[in-house]
Amino acid sequence: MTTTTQQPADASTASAAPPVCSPRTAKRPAIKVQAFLARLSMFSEMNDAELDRIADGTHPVHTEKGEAVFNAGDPCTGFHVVVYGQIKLGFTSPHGGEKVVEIVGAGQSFGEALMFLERPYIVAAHALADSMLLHVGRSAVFGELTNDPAFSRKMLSGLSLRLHGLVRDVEAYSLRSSAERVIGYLLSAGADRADGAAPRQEVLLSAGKGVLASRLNMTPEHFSRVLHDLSVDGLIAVEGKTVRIIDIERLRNHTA
Amino acid sequence: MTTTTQQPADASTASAAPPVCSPRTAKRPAIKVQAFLARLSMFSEMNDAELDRIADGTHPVHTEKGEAVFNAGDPCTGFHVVVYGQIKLGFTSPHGGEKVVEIVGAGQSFGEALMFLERPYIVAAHALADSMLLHVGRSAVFGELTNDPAFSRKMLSGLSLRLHGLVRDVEAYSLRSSAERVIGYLLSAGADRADGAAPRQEVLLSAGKGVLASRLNMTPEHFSRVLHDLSVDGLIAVEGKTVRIIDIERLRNHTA
DNA sequence: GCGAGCACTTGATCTTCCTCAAGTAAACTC
DNA sequence: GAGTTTACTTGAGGAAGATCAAGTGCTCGC
Repeated sequence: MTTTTQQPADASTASAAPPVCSPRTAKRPAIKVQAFLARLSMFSEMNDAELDRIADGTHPVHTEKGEAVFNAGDPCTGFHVVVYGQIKLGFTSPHGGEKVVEIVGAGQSFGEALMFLERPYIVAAHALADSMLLHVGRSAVFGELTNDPAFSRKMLSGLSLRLHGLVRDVEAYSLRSSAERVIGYLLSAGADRADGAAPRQEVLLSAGKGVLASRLNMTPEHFSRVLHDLSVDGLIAVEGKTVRIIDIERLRNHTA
Repeated sequence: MTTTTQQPADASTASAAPPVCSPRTAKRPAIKVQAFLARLSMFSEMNDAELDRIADGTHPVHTEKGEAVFNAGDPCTGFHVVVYGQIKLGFTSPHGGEKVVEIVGAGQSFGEALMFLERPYIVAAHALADSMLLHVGRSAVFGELTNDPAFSRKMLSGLSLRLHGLVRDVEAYSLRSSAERVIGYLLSAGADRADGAAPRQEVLLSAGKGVLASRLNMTPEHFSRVLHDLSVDGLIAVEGKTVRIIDIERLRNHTA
C-alpha cells in the first residue's frame, strides 16, 4: 500500500443522493419513496414493479437529534437508509467511553450486514441531527434477491465497499499517528466533491469535533491540539466548523 | 454491547472444513476439487453441475512458508480458499511496520470483497506455513451468482460475517486495552471447539507470537509482557505455543 | 552434536496520547 | 439580553504502550 491520502471516512454504500425534500419544508414531509429509493445505487437497476414491492416493505422513521434509532442488542429486522439528517453508529464501552464507527448521511444506508446475519445489533445508532430514515424490511429485500441477480450483485458490491472501508480504517488505526488520521480525514473530506482534479480549499467538518475525534480514534482534546498544531505550522486555518487548507502539498507530506 | 468475551479473531466465512488430505502425504497432493468445495458453507447448497462449473474456474496455488500469495497493489481476479496451510493478510507501512489484519486457515477464504469491487488488493497475503490454496476465478463466481439465489445469499452472509468480525475488531482496538485483547483472544481460541459448554483449558496459539501480537495490535515485546503478567497472576501458564488457562473466571473479569 | 539464525524474553527509556481540571466561546432558553 | 448549557480549547501531569538494546533459548541444517 503506497497511498498517501488515506480516507478513513469513505465507507459509504450508496453514492450521494440529494434529499428528496428539505427537512424544513414541513415538519414531516411526505416523500415519494420509490423515487427516493431509485436514486440509491443499490436499487438503481430495479424496474417499477420491484421498486413498488421494496417500497411496500418500507416504513419511515423520524428521529430527533440525540435520540436513538436502535441500541446495541436490539434485534435487526431490516436495514436503514438516511433520507435527510445524519446518524452516528458507535459502541459504548462499559467503562463509559464511546467509539464512533461511522457517520452516515443522506443517501447512505446502514445495517445491511446484520440483516443478513439475523443477529442483534452490536452498535447503537443515534441521530446527530433531526433525521428521517427509511427502514427497509428484511423480507422485502430477501424477496427481491431471489429473482433479481443484478440486485444481488449490487448488494454484494455494497457490502464489499463497506468491508473495504473498514479495512482501511483498521490500517489507519494501526499504522498511522493521530495527526496522520486527521490529515487523511481533511484531505478526503476536501476531495469528496470529486468534480475536478483540485481538492477544495475549504472543508466543512461533517460533524462536531467531539464526534469526529471519536471517529478518528482520539480524544476531543487531542483532536483539538492536532488541529492547533497544524494551524501553527501554517498548513490549515480553522474557523469554527470550516477548515481552510492552506498548503495541501505540505499537508500531504506531513509526518509527526 | 454487553458481551464480556470479545473475540477479535473470529472473522471467518466458511466453517472449519478438514483438509482433504495431509500436506505431508505427497509433495503436491491431488485433491478432489469439487468434494473440497462442497464442504465450504459458501458452496454447500450447490448441485453437481454448479460445482463442476466452479471447479472449472479454479486453479491450485502452492505457496511455501514465507512466500507471498499476492501483494498490495496486485490486481484481483478472484478469491482464494485455503486447502491446507495458513495465510496471513496484512498491511506494510512505508515506515517498515506491519499490521496483520487476519490469519486464515484451512477451509477459510479471503479476497471476496476485492473481487466484487474489481479493485487491486490493499493488503498482502503471505504464507505462514507451506500452503495450498484454490484460486476461484471471478467469472466462475459471477456466472453462478446470476442463476443461483441461494449462492448469492451465501456470499452475502459470508461478507456480512466478515464485516461483523471487522467491526468487532475495531471495537476491540478502540475500547479495549492490550491485555483485554489478549484475554479475548485466549478465551475465543479456547472456546472455538464449540462441542461443549466448557472452553478448553489448553489453548494452542494459532500462529507465532509475533504474528499474533500484530493481529492484536501490539508489539511482540508487549505481548510477551502481558502473557508474563497473566502468568504471574496465576491466570494462565505459558509453555511454548500452548497456553493453559488456570482460572478462567478470573481471566474473564480481569481488568488492567 | 555444534554453530547459525530465528523467535521470544527482559530491561531501561522514551513517546504518544489520555486524563483531569479549568477556562473560554458559542448556542439555546426564557 | 442575561443565564445556562453545551462545545471546544488549553494546560499540567500521568499511563499505556512503543522503541531500543541485550539477552536467552530453540530449531534446524549440516
